[in-house]
Amino acid sequence: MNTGADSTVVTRFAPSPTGFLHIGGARTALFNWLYARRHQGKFLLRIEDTDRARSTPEATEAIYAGMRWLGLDWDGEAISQFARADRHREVAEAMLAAGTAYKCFSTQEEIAAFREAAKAEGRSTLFRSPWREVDPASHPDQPFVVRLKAPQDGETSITDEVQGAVTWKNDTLDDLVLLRSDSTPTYMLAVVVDDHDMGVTHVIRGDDHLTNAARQSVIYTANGWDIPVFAHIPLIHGPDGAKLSKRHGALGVEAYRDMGYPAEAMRNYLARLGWSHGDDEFFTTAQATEWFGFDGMGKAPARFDFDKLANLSGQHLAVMDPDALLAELDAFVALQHQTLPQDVRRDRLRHALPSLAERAKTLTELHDSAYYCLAERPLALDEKAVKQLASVSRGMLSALTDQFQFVTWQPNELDAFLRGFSEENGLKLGKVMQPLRAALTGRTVSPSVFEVLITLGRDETIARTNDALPLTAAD
RNA sequence: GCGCCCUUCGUCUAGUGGUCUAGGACGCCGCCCUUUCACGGCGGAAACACGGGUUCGAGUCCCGUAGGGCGUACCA
Repeated sequence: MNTGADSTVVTRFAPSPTGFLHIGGARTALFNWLYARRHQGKFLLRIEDTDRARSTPEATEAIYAGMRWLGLDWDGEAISQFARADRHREVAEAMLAAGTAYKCFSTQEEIAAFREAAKAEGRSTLFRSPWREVDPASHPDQPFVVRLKAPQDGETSITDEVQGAVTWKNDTLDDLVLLRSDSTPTYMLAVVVDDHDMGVTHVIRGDDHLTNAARQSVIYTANGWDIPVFAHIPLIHGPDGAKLSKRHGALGVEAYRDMGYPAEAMRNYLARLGWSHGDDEFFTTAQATEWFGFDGMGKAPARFDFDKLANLSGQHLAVMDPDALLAELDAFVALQHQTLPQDVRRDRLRHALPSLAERAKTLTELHDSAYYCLAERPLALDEKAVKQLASVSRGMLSALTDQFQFVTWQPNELDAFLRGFSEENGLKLGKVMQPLRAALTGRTVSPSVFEVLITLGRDETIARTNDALPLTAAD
């Protein structure tokens, strides 16, 4: 176990900018980030934009935005893979010169025919180029592709921090293409060169890349480079167990932001998906940073569960510092192009926030429940609140309103007063409290009525109960 | 087809041969608290995919089967 700083750790997140930052990508980024921060290393960001047809600047921006929202700060500038194409070609040339790669003149039609024949005969469909051992002197003047000259005998194995030692027979791996016929580098070449050049020490990515790791390790070896530590983490599946699709969880992280899940809760939930630290369920990012390691990583894919996310979100809201929470709420309403009022209503909100936060699961719920703090008179009452008021007599509410003039505006005094008032009127406490709640908050659900009373103050309380008078049953 | 990976309550997971009549969390059900909802407290139903080994002893090790996933591209 490392004690002090371990500046040798370098991780990276390398998304392709072909859409938003989806939840699986976000989790991969989080693990890379946690590992780097854990070891006081570097966390780099590389945009894999070599697929020009599918890559868009908007998607790149969406990835930046998603990462920023999640608080996953990367070190240095994000690197464009496409911009490094010359370097990739340079490495391919060097491999050609070193004999670890070769020019293949087979056309795509020939390759397709080869595969079909292989399939028909029940042989392996891995393409075996006839150009592998051809002397360059007898190369034709035709378009070609540069292929890796991968070993055909023996085996290739990688040691993966999550998956353990995994071995492939070399005859199950093919001579992958390094440079396309238009001389653009393929993903396989580009990742290896970039990871090497960027000094990446730990490649943490989805386990859909496990086979790629074997093929890529051959490229590292061919160039005499050190193979990084691999950690292939299981993917996230949708609630139905199937691969994440647009139907369920494959939303962009901004969708979760818009639903009102705080980033801290999102990090907690995402980290807990496929990774564990004993029985700890609820933890801060600081704790996750302290604890994160591959030993706690599971190997099976995990399903996305909104209920659990919501629960964690509620827990985080409940313990958040009120001022931080208020800032969080400011940012949240800004997403809807709104702003929180800056007058007395903000003070009311600030006052009510702790008890509001205790019962909200998301910022959406929190904002909604703060209606009575933020609204201006007259309140828009919801259906249930209207019903509540209709069930009591106007005389009762009127008398209550009158007596509010003389009560000392303190929780204990108000409590005693309201209990006494109920008794005097031969009413059950709830029969007084609920209509009062409805008049003051416009809802049938809110924090303690006594607290609402304090939050609102005497004048506002009286004004609101007066507003509600017409809704009560006429005597 | 071939290769690789995976498999504990509905879900997320703890578990590294004996302390497992399998623990926690979410969700669900019941009770309590209570002016509402929530929070909280207490209790409950709920799992080692299957079959063979190895061992005095297996959720834990090995083999197989089934199911799922990924790869097998001049996509990333």
